[in-house]
Amino acid sequence: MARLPDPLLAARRRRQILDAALACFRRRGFHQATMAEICAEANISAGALYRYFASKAEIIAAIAEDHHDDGDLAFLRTAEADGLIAALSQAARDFFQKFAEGDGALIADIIAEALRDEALSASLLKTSERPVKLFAQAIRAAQARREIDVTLDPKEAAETLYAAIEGIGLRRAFLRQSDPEAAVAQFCSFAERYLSPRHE
Amino acid sequence: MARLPDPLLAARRRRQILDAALACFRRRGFHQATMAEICAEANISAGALYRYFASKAEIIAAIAEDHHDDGDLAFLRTAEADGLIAALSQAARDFFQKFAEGDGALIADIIAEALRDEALSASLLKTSERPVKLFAQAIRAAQARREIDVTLDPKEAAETLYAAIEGIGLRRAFLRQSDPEAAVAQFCSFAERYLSPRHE
Amino acid sequence: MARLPDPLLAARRRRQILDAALACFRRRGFHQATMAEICAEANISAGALYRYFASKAEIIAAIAEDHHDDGDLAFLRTAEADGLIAALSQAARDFFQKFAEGDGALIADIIAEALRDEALSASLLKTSERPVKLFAQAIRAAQARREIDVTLDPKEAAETLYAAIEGIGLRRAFLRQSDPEAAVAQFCSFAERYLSPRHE
Amino acid sequence: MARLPDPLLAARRRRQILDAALACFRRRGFHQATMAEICAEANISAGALYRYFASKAEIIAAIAEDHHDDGDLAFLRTAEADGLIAALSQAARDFFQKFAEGDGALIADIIAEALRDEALSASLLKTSERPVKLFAQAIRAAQARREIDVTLDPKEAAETLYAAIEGIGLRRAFLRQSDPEAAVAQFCSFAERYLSPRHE
DNA sequence: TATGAATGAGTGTTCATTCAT
DNA sequence: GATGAATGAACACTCATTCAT
Repeated sequence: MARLPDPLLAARRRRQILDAALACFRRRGFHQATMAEICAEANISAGALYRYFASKAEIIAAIAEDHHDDGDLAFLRTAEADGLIAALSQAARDFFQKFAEGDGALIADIIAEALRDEALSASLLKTSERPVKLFAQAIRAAQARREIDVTLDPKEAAETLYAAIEGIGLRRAFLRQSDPEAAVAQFCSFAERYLSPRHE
Repeated sequence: MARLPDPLLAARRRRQILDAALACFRRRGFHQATMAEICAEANISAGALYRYFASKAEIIAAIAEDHHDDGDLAFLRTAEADGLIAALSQAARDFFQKFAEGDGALIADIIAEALRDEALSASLLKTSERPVKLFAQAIRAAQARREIDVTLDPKEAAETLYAAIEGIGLRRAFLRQSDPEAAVAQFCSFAERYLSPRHE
Repeated sequence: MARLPDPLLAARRRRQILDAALACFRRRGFHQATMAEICAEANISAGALYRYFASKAEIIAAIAEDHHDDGDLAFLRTAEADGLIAALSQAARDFFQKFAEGDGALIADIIAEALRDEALSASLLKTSERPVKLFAQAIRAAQARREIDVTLDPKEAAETLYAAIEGIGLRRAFLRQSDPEAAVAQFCSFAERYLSPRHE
Repeated sequence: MARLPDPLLAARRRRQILDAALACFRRRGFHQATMAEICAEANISAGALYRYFASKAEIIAAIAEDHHDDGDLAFLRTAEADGLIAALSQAARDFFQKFAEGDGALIADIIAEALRDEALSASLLKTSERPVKLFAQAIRAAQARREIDVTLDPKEAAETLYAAIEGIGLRRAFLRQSDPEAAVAQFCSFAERYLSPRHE
């Protein structure tokens, strides 16, 4: 009696492995974490792991790609209802939360990996485009509402805001200042000044 | 027959090794570069290398610590003569130059390493304090000159500016936008808005 | 609910597996081919395969044993009708055909395996005795007909002819000379001289 | 005080490793023998072995290439002094000796490997050309002396003789008839008939 | 009967570090 | 001081075989 393969099993196993890998990568870094560690963390054998991922590099890529923000619609709705600053500050909060949970080193690892691996970089660019585009869209809307400086280039401003969030997050992680609210406050203070309409 | 250790030779050898290590680490990352590669790049034997550094970790720490900006006095003088923005933009230019030369991944590596290694972190904090302190000092002076917004907290503003430089640098490296002048322009646009006195 | 084992199904499955294994072994060799490859080639699951063969070694043995020539009666009839040389040349042709189809490496594998595995060797000896015996029988008949040299020892001559076919086949495969007719011509030229009656 | 690297050490180590590998390959075959076995047999660590050979494939290739007969001049001299048959029989004896020492399976392995690996095949062809060329040269000389059939094509005859030696060797190894003198006798009986001048 | 996910010992290979010379 | 051969534990990955379903 042929048994139908459980199509969910594969997805479950991949998640189980990725969760374990995430934990290991966070603790030890992509290239210091071993497959044996990941297997142990996932309570799975090496053979089983390789049924779901062809190589360590594939797991690294999957982890890196998983790491995109997807506030999406919520972000745009908040921007409309409560203003751009409020929406940005929420997006920043979500991001800083990750740092507080120990993701700082992982994010640095992902950047390093992407900078050295053209293929990974290309695939990450696609997923990381999204939040910047959302920022730009919200900026344009806020400019239409005269909420912020209309002379700002929306795309560049979006890039700058995104870079600032990442920069502040990494810097505070480096300084072992892990309170996300303090980071949000710093970011808001910056964003307000940066975005506010110029005098006369 | 006992030979007195020549302190100059030692310093020369260490430099030779660190230069080689820097090249290797840039290319391949701390944990992917091998000691054999470093030895080959430095034209030195493994045995000789270990006379000057006790372990790979020690070389990594030395490289990380080496990586501090030391514009120092020049920065303050420029700030006084040409204004804070001009001085910041020069500091940013120096920094972005490094990214253009392929230091992006190395900087990400250093951050990742520091975030995972308390001891390294502590020692790096000391050397990285300097530029932020200089920024803060220059900010205070500019406030006294009424050149910038006097309501800004100098320390926080310095941190924000520093984080923004790093964030913009990493982000542009990630986007493979390697023109340092474009990065400087983005930073200046940001800094002007961020620092400029608020309307009434 | 107990199901009687269907002996025909079993035979069919064994054949299906052996055909797949043969293809894999030809391509990759006994010890480089994997059970997974064989399963894929046979469109069968690993579990099912192990129902019909207890181990990889058993499959190897079965493949090796399968590889016997069975021209049998046809050979003797041809020898009587058209002469020994013609019959031998046909036998050689059949054999060389296999080489042309890529069996050379497999035959070398079988020899290597048999030389290292006493048990396999013993069982192969039984099946490989047959063609040599047929050769010897045909030689004796040809001697009775004064078609060939009567002073030849039939058994030794049969062995020599068999060894020559194998030697020529392997050698030509090694030289990547895959035309079977050229091999047959070489063999016939040899057989004629070897077998022909000596000048007084 | 720089130590000059011993240029002989490398050669000695390579020999030591190849000797060990030969023993292991003979016993177990190219793909069943493990690097750990070879290391143990050579009394050397894995790291040391990989200083001298880049991979297992490289060792296999080296072993295969080592396996050429180099009777060379001796063969031609014997052919001139004692006749072609005597020279061939000595060449065959040398070859059969190897089989008696357990090289049969190794030779089969080499053939199988060469048949599957184009690159190895190409390099082996070069070294295996030599004995066949020597055979052909001696055959031409013997034809000039009217010692053997002048109508034989020297190149083809040389190929046939070489193939026959290999065929007889493998066949007798397979039959577990390891007496080299019996093999030589079989080969001589064959060679005499094959080469002798035809009646009118 | 058949499936295919799972096992885990084993594979070829690497590399930080040591030490006899 | 300097060399580079050597170590051997560790690494990423494989594969014959098993067994719950």
